[in-house]
Amino acid sequence: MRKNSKKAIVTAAIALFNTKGYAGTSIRDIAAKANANPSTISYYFDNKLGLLEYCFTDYFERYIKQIEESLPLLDSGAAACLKKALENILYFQCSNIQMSRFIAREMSLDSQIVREIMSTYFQKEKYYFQEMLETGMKRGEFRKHSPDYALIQLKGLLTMPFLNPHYITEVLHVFPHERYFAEKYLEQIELWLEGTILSTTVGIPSAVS
Amino acid sequence: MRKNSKKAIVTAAIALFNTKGYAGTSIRDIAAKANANPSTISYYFDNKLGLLEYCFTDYFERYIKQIEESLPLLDSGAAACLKKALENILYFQCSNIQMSRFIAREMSLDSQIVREIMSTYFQKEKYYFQEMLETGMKRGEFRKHSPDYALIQLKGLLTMPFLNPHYITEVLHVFPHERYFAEKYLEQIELWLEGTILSTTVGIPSAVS
Amino acid sequence: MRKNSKKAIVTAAIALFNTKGYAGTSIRDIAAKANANPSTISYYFDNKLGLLEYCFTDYFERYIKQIEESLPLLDSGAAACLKKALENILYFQCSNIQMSRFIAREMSLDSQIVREIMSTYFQKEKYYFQEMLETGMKRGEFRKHSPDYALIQLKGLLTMPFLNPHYITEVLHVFPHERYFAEKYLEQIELWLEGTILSTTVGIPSAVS
Amino acid sequence: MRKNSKKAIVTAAIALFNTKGYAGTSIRDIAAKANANPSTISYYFDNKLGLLEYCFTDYFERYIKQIEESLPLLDSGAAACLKKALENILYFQCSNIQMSRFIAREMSLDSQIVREIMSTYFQKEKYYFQEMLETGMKRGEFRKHSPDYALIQLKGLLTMPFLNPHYITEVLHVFPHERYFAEKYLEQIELWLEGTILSTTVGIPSAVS
DNA sequence: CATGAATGAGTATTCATTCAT
DNA sequence: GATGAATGAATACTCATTCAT
Repeated sequence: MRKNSKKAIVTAAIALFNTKGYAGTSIRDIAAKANANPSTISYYFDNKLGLLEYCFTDYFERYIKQIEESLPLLDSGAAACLKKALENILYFQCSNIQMSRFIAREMSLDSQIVREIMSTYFQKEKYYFQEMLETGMKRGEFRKHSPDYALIQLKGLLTMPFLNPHYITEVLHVFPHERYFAEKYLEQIELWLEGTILSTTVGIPSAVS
Repeated sequence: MRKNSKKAIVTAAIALFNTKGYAGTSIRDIAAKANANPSTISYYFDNKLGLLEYCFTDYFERYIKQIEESLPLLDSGAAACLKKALENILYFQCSNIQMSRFIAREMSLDSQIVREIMSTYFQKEKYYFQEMLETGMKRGEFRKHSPDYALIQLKGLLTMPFLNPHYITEVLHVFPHERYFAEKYLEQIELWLEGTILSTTVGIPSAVS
Repeated sequence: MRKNSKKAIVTAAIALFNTKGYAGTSIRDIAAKANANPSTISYYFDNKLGLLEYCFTDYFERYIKQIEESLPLLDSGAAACLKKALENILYFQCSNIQMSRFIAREMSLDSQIVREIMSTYFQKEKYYFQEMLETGMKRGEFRKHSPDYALIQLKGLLTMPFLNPHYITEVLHVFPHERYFAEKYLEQIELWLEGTILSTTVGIPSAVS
Repeated sequence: MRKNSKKAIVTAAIALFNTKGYAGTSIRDIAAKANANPSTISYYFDNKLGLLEYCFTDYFERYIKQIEESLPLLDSGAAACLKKALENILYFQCSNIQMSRFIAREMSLDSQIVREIMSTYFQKEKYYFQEMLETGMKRGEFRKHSPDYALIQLKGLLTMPFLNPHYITEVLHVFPHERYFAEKYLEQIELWLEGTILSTTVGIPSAVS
C-alpha cells in the first residue's frame, strides 16, 4: 500500500460535490484535491458515476444503521423508538453534513441516475418508519393517521436544515454544522412529534406543521 | 411562420436548467429542445452565462415588480403592505415555478457566478423589505426585532416550498404548481407573520419559528 | 465554406484504415493527415464509428450502383448481364482499391459492428446476383446449380485479389492497383464463369475453381 | 490446483487477437479472459508486444519444424519432399487455425512491428523451399521456373483458406477447421503442384494459376 | 434573422506499464 | 509465482464559442 488514495479521493469528492454539484465537478478537480492521478479514480470506482454511487452507498449504509440501532426499543415503546431513530439520524446527518446537504440538493434534480441508486435505501427507511408508526397506532400510542403522510413530513423535517441552512440558522440561532445544533433542532422535532403524532397530548397543531 | 427562436430558447433553457441544473445542461441540449442551432444562442445571448443572466434578470425584474406594486400600500399600513408583497411574490413564484425552483437550488451551490448576477436584485429586495419592517416597527405595528433575521426567515418561508415540494405537498395536501397552493400557503405565512412580526398578538412563538 | 474538411477527412481515414486497420487508427491520426481538427470529425460524423459507417455506405452505395447499371441487360441475356456486373464491380474495386482491401480485411474480423453496417448492402447484392443466376438457369443459359454456392464463389473471386495481392501479383504479373490488372483478372473470372456457370461449354472444371 | 496463468494468457491472447485483431485487443481483455491479473502479462512477457512475439515465435518455431521434418526426404526426391512439407504445414495450420488466420490477416496490414518479428522465420522458410525447388530443378524433377514466383504462389495457396474461409467452404464443401478439410485441400495443392511445378506432366496451365 | 463550418480547450475514460509486496 | 496499487500518456468525445455567410 503506497498512498491510500481511495480514501483521499472520496473525501475530496464529497467536498466538491457538495460545493459545486455533481455535474459541476470534474474528475480532475477531485484528483487534484486528493493529490492523486485522475486515472486512480477509474481504477477504484470505474467512472465518475461509480464514485458517486460509492459515496451514496457508503453514506446510506451508515444512515440505515442509525435507524436499525433504535429498532430494539420498539418493544418498550413506539414513541421512544421513533424518537431515538430521529435523534440518531439527526446526529448522523450533522456529522456528515456535506453528504447530507449534497444528497438533499441532488434529490431535487430530476436525475434518474441518483434516484436509482437511492431507491433501495429509501424503501428500507420507509419500511422501518412504517413499522414504528403502525406499531404505535395499533398500541394507541400514536394518533390514527396516514403513515405515508407522516413519513414524508418526517423526511421533510430531517432534510430541511441542510437545504435551507440560513432559514434554520436565523430561527434557532445556531449553525447546522455546529454540534449544538442537533440538540436544539431535536427539541423542535419532538415538539412536532407531540403535536402531530403522539396521542397522549391532544396537542394544538403548531402553525407550520 | 416566424421562428422566434429567442423565446423558444429561453423556455427550453429554463426547463432544462430546472431539471438538470446549470452545469448539467449543455448549450446543445437547449438548442435541440428549442429546435434551434447552437450558434443562435450565442447570437442572442453571447454566452451560456449570458443566457443564464437573461433568464435571471427577466425573472427578477418581474419579481421585484411584485414587491414594488405593494409599496404604495406602505402609507396606509406596513402590515398590509408586507402581506400584499408576500402574496404577490408567492403568486409570482407559483406561476414561474421552474425558475423559482432552479434559483433556490442553484443558490445552495457555492457558485459565485450565480451570486454575482443576483446580488443587485437581492439588495433591492432587501431594501424594500427593510423599509417595510422598519416603518412598521417605527409605527408600532411590528414588534421590535432585528430586521435582518426577519428578512431571512421570510426568504426561507418563500423558498422552502420549491426546494422541499414533497414536504409541503403532504402537509398542505396540495401541490406547489397548483394555483390553489398559493392560497393555502399564504395562510401559513400570515399565521407566521402574526406570530412573529406583528405586535397585536403578543404571540406565543409557534412551534417551528 | 472554409476548407471542405469533410472530404479531406474521409480520404485520410480511408488511407489510414487501410494501412493500420480501424482499431489501429486514431482519430488524431486522421485529423492530422487531413489537416483538420480532431473535433471536426465528431462534427461531421459524430464518432469514429460514424466515420467508418460513412466510408462504408459511401462505398457500398456506389458498389451497388455498379450492379444495378448492368441489370437492364438481363432481358437480352443473363450471361451478358452477369459478365457486365462483374466487370463493373472489378473496375470499381480497382479504382477504390484502399476501401476494397480494407473492407475485405475487416470482414474477416468478427466485429458485429462492421457486419451490421454492411448487411443491408450484402442483401441487396445477393438479391441482384440471385436474380441473374436464377434467370439464367430458367432460360437454360446457365447450368442448374445452387445459386448460393455460386454467389459465394463469385464473392471469393472478387475479393481475393485485394486480400492476397502478392499471390495475384505473381500469378498474373500485374499489380491490383494498376489499371491493366482489371482486364487481365477479368479474363480469369470469365474463364471461371464459362467453366462453372455457363452451360454452353461443357467445360472441364479447372483445378482450383 | 496450480494456476498456470501463462498458458491461459497465451490461449486467451490468441483467441482475442484472432477475433478482434492485435490493435483491437487490450491487455485487460486478455487478462480478463484468462482469469488473470493484467500485470501477470507484463510479468511473463514484459509487454503486449512481448506477448505477441511469444505467440508468434511459439507458432513459427513449430511451423518451421513442419518443414524441417520433411527435409530428409530431399535426398530421395524433391517432389516427395515438397509434398510432405506442404502436407505438414497444412495440417499444422489447421490445428492452429486461430493463429494461422490472425497472422495471415495481420500480414496484410502495413505494421512493421509484425513484419520484424516474422522476418527471421520467413527467411528460414524461404531458404528451405528454395532448397527444395532448386534441387528439384537441378535434378530435372521440376520445370525450370523462377523459384521466387513459385514460393509466393505456394504461400498464397497456403494462406488463402484462412483469409477467405467462406470461399473455400463453398468450393470444397468443407470447413477449414474440420480435420477433413486438410485432406481435401491437399488434393488441390497437389493438382496445382503437378500443373505448375512438376515437369512430368507437360501441364496445360490450369485456369487460375 | 439565423445558421453551418470549424475549432481549442476541456472531460471522462482507456490503456499499457511500473513498482512494491 | 503472481498481484494490487498507482500512474502517465493517449484516446474518443463534448462543449462553448467563433466566424463567414
